[in-house]
Amino acid sequence: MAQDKRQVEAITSRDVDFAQWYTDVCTKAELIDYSSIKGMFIYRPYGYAIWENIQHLMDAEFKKTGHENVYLPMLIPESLLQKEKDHVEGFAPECAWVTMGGSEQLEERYCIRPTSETLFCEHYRNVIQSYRDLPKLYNQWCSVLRWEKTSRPFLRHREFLWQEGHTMHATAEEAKEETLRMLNVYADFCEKVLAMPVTRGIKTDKEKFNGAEETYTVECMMHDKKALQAGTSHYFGDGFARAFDITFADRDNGRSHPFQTSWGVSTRMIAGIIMVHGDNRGLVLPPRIAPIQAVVIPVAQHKAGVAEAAGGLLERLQAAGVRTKIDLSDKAPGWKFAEYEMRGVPVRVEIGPKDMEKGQCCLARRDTGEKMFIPVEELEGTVARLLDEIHDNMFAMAKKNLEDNFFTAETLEEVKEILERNGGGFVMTKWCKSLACEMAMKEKAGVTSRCMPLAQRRNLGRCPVCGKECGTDIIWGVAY
RNA sequence: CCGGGUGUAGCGCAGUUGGUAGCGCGCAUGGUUCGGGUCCAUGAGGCCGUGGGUUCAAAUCCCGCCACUCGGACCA
Repeated sequence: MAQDKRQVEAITSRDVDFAQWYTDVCTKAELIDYSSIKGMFIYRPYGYAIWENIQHLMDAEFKKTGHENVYLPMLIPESLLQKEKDHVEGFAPECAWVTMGGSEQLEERYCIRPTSETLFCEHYRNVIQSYRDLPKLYNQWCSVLRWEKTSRPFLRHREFLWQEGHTMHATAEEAKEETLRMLNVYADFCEKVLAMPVTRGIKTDKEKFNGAEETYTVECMMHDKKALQAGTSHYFGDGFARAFDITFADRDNGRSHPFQTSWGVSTRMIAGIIMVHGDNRGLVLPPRIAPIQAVVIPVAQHKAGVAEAAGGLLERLQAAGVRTKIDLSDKAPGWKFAEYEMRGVPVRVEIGPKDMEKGQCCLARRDTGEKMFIPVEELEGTVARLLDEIHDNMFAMAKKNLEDNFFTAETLEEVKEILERNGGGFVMTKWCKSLACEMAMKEKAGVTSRCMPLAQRRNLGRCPVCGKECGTDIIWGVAY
């Protein structure tokens, strides 16, 4: 089709070259731009607006669960970073350092924060004296910096935006509860706001955060059958508290170390949105975070009354609380249709002279392409309903993709055969919990462990590598 | 970090045996058109990624660096 040909010229087809399609969507939908430094990206207004919407909605969830926002410095003295051994070992290779202040060499170099556990610990040491000071439920919205070797828009930046929650609790139980609570906040957010189905699970020792006792994750499946970790939640025990000498007086006036968590999501989530929902025409945005939920496009806009009628629809939708834009530029309507589809706008509203005669307007939904004509009086109600329907349908399609590419296997050969035949996906097996078998899986089947799902089957089976009888379910896949 | 590819106008590209740059789209202006990327006219826009070298002369040849990209390693 001629129409499709033109679109292929605009963005690479998703099915032809997924990686190129992804990059095309990021740049041509004007989400992001490159800067002159590798891995340092410019969030353009449309891309930043997505992050702002995520931020607003997620921040509200944090507040509901009792968290307060704070802001800590961006520089970490080397001596502070080094207080927790595992932690510094994990991050040292990708730290960037400030060594000069003005024209003076600094006595001690400062790390540009790759994450802020150490800074929070330093602060908590000062503000926690008594059990009455606990829990401390802090969150920070900021950017962090990691000197990555390779970078891709949203997926791997050297500097990226995120939130990091850091909490301190009087008991281990309470901290563990918090760890799971926030994991569930992330999981619900992914599903109910981003229409991205997730698998909740716990990371293996090999994959967990440096310094954590347990790392939990929400894993999503992208359209190319690769995994993306959408959020992470860590339980630290009292390891950092001991390393940083944080103590409090408990009820009996004894000294105790508090128990700690941290949890975060980043702009990487936007990569997930793009790769879960996007199609050959470009971006498809989940309605609840779409910067533009509906776009009004007049047809034959210079004919008498058309622009005014279109403006009327805009005002009505805006009054109804729908994030709506109108495009009165001189481009042809077909150009505008394609443009807003490429940008992933969930609902398009068209109105032209023929519609005006009939007192109707035309609605087109981005997820299915379906067009419908409705009486103008029903505009607000129909658009509101459509936005919900689109969300539900996007979730259902993503869920189908997850289910269609989710397998269980018992032997290594089976795992390999499935991955090869299906071209990726998640494969669940039993696992004996040995590092050797985990590494062997990477070497022989090319997959890493994504997580041990929280929903475990209650049966016994055999580790696909060593054959030992064991009960733990684990999911393997190729990750971004 | 290792290997392959690529850097020329905002984007996509051409540029021959070395002789100071061209096309399409887009952009600006005017007109025209409008139910799936309208059409016409006129015009603006280039430190040829960057730093060295060879040469009378470099977009073009050589070397370093930077960035993008595809593999791989790494990515708590």
